Amino acid sequence: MHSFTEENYLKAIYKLQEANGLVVATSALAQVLEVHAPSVTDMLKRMAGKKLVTYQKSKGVKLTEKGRQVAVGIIRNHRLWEVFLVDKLGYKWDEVHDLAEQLEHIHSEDLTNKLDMFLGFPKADPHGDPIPDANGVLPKSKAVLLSTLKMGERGTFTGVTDHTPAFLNYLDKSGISLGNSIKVKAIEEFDQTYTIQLKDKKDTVISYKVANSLLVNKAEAA
Amino acid sequence: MHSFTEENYLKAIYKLQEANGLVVATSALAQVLEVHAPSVTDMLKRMAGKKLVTYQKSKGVKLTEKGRQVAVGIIRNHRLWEVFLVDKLGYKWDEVHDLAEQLEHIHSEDLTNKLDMFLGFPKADPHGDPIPDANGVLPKSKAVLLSTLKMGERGTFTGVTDHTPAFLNYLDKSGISLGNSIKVKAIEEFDQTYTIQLKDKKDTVISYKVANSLLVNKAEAA
DNA sequence: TTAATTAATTAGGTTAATCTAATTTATTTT
DNA sequence: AAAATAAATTAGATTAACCTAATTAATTAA
Ligand SMILES: [Mn+2]
Ligand SMILES: [Mn+2]
Ligand SMILES: [Mn+2]
Ligand SMILES: [Mn+2]
Repeated sequence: MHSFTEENYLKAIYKLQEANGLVVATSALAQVLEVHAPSVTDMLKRMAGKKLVTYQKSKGVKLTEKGRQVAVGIIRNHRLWEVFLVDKLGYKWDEVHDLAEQLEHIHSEDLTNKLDMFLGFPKADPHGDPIPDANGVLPKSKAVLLSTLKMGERGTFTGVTDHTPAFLNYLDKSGISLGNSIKVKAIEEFDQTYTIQLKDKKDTVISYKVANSLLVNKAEAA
Repeated sequence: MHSFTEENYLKAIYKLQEANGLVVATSALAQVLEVHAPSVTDMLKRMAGKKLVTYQKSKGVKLTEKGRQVAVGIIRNHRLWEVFLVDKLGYKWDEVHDLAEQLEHIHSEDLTNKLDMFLGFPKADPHGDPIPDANGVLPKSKAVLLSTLKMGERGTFTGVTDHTPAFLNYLDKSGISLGNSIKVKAIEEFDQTYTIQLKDKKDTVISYKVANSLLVNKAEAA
């Protein structure tokens, strides 16, 4: 079995690889894991020894297939536990991340799969992030940022790229919830402020920063 | 927060104190924790420094009130998670202990309390062991071993002292389940074999070893 | 294309939790 | 009460995961 620390490194490498490209820099890992660079170098060497990553001195790191499997497994755990916390225990979507950071390290594929069944095989977590299946397959999402929509375009709000409680609370306060259909009514040229219409609600003005943190499934042009 | 290791030491000390007496020996801890004696000595010194235990060189160890609180909290977690696994995920009572050993270390009182509510505030875990309340209060049980009952006496089966899957499976196979009422029909003098009658079932013969691992709430004499 | 800057590694420690081998303390036996 | 046995501690190491300070490698700017 892998240590929690190794698992957190794998998850971080996976996410950085997804977000930025093929190889991940020591400094990027140091930043997201909140440790200092020499600790990362040290750990990467040990993980390379275990064939979890391919590491080339001063050239960055990549996951091996084995490493990817472990990383996706942890992400699966994390997201399923988040669904559990929200759907079954009544937590709000801005409260579950830190708990899921702990729960994701429970080692039992069988438990994960039973939990999955108990929850009704959810496809996404409370933040709209897709849940990998038992084989580690993640559905490729075709969601785009709301900030890429043009005047008059529509979409369905399906996820966030900013997972901070502050942002999630803001959305709650503004009545913007997963699944809402959204239409872009206006885009202020000066500062890219969006005026959006939520289904059955009056128009809402959101900043570019917000529009750039919301994922939508763009509606096909009618 | 305390490390998993510390928490396991505290739980082990608590259980040994309950079972055997006031002070706990280094060797006893080494045995149940499956480590060697010098590791225990070392750890006890560090835990004494944190005021979790009172430790006197070569005289054994006791929990402080602080240590007891932590220990009971972990036992509460453990037993609640076992209820979750059996009641909600469909695990059998002989399958849940090792998973609960992991889950008990999730650090969140709030989660524990929400789980407790979700489960309907159970009073006992799947093995009949009482669940401490949120204040760390454990109901004092008045259960006795079936092996202490005399001919003709009755009781209700409320717990086990042997938690091994082997024993739990044996009980399943023999149709002996928590809550069953049991009457002692005969006790063989030669080897203390018990013949018992389970409610609505035919007589069953169990060894002394088994009778000595079953807890019953003795029925008052009619 | 040399110099300056930034990123990464090496060198050398620390701490928690473990170990083995040697020694000391406590408990039993004779 | 001395000897034998058993339990516990000390001494000295090891490993994972981290650190700071110093050095080297890579990138960007002049
Ligand atoms: Mn999360
Ligand atoms: Mn999430
Ligand atoms: Mn258990
Ligand atoms: Mn139990």
